[in-house]
Amino acid sequence: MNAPARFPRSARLLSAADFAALRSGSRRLSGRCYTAQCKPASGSGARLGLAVSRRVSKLAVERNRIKRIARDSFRRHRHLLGARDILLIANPSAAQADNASLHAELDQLWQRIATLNAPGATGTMRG
RNA sequence: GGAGUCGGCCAGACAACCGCGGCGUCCGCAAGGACAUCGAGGAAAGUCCGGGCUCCACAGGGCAAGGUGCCAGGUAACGCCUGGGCGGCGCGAGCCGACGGAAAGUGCAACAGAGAGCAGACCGCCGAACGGUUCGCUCAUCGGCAACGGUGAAUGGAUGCGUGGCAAGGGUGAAACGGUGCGGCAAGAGCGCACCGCGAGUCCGGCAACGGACCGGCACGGCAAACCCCACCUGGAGCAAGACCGAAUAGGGGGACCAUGACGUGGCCCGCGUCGUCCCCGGGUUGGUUGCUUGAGCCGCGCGGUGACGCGCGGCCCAGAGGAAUGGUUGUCCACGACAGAACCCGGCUUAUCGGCCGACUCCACCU
Repeated sequence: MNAPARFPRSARLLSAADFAALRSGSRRLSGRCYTAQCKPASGSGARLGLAVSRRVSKLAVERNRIKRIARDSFRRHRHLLGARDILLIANPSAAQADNASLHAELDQLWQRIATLNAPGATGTMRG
């Protein structure tokens, strides 16, 4: 019935408020091309937001590519991630990496997020 | 076949699986789902011009400021395009050019150089003129027996030393007061002549830019991407324009001024419109819908025009997001894939770009 690898609108961070909420009290995981900020959320299933600034690449084509790879990888691994909001920030080195490298790094990143404490447990908030 | 010029076009292909956005139909109380279909570019880019659209007054007068700049067309408009003229480059097809006015006025030209604007003489050239120096001849006179010497006058030659003549040549410069040649002259010079150049003259051709012939005389240097003059153009802000709905509320408290006032109004003045206005304190807001894609639209045919383009008929619908879709992976093939991603919409310009296709034309070589 409901395909596991979809990427519907409900799986995205849509408002400025969503992004602001991740600014504080979130767990940060760094990779070479992407940095993830994530935080347990009340919804059903993970939600993704992307931040790819002009600092990463001056070319719009490159920024689009970085976001497309990230979205495609996210939808394939979304079933692993539980109810979380995740903000994925691209680093300048992402512009030099080819698609296969980006996919490989994201595969590892999702695994790391999935093995974090389950939402609602000890938690990552400090106060 | 080789080299080249101009114009037009394409921008890896196919398949499978998994996705995303719009519109339509259907299912579902809803969330959502199914099916069908469409889904980046020639530059989507730079934001350099021009317009549409929206609001300010359906944008008016003057000044200021800015833009354009051979002529005539095309166009909604343009700084674009087409045709023509002139100049330059190329054997040629063709290519390139901010290309109006320097007799309206003001100004500028560093360095070098003799001299830089109604200029100038450093080297140089000139013995025609005046003076000097020097050599010769003649005459006069003085001295001497004489050879000869002194002085003076006239005359012939030499000399650029002074007064002076010249601007051809050298040299400086981005530029030196038309160029080349012949004549001419003391040497020279538009001083004279021929050709070229030049001209605010006359006639002819052309809508015009301009061209041709005749005539004239050598005067009027260059720079207007210096100010400027002339002609034409330009109101401002931009889709975060603007409109609607919802939420939040309240038209809270205090003070000042009733006008030659404030705001609209972001160059200034006028004009026009609106209104009680301004200051302080306190409180509160950033969601949704629309604008948003049918348009100076694209394709085909016909007609008019050298052409840009215009007119007529027929057909087509060709992204519309909004934390921002238009993709990912794998496989096969080949010429192994460049620059690069719509954000209100068009017309241009400019810049980036692997490679390929088509058409017209030019030059060279070869064959018949």
